[in-house]
Amino acid sequence: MNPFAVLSQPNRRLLLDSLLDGAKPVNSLVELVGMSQPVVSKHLRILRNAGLVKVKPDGQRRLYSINAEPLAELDAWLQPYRKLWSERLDALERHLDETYKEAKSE
Amino acid sequence: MNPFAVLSQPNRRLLLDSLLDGAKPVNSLVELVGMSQPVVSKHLRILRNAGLVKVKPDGQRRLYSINAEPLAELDAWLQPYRKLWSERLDALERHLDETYKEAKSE
DNA sequence: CAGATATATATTCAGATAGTAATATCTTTT
DNA sequence: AAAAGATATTACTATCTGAATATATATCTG
Repeated sequence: MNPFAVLSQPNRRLLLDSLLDGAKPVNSLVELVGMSQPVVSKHLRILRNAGLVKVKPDGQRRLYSINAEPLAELDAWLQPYRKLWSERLDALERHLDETYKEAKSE
Repeated sequence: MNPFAVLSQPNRRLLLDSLLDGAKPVNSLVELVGMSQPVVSKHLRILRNAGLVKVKPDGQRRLYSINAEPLAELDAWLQPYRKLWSERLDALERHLDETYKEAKSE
């Protein structure tokens, strides 16, 4: 499952977001996101298969944490598109710049 | 349909990628990506609904081009995660730095 | 206007996905 | 070893998605 497909599920993004401030066991995540435990476990399984999270057993609990690497793939795909909106920003800047000069010379 | 869901379909990413070098009519896209015309039209429809492409009628043809704005949403979501891998890069840098210093002092 | 070309929509079908409920597994505690 | 707690898995159902084929709509050309 590609990173896009995995992250197309809002609940999975929510889970990943919930891990941004550090590793957490499943029951914490269940509380935080308000989904049933099996659902959380199932989504975590999918996130894990995609390499987006990693697990560390801690007694009878499992600590889940983010593994950011696959996000780099997503970031890379985005790269050529970024140019498009930075060009637009540049154009906007130039436009504002022109406008400013015009206003000034009046 | 959120941008992630739209882009989770590889063929749609392919279509969007095909537009990176400029606007194209549907039949060009059909040739380029090797899907049937109805399939291409359908995907384009989905991309359009998500605001990822825009259309300009040109005689009997329709010129499709990229509209990058929704990608900014995706980019924004990615933002807090970027820190994770830049931190790792920083750590790597520091490590290499240390190694270098050690090597130098021998 | 007829025929050709370009694109869009409708229908159908197969496969995938999310959620629920029930159950299994593993670990700790008593 | 039994009970309790934490997590994973399975079976089932409802819903959704994508591809393919057929058909419709629109535009151009002669």
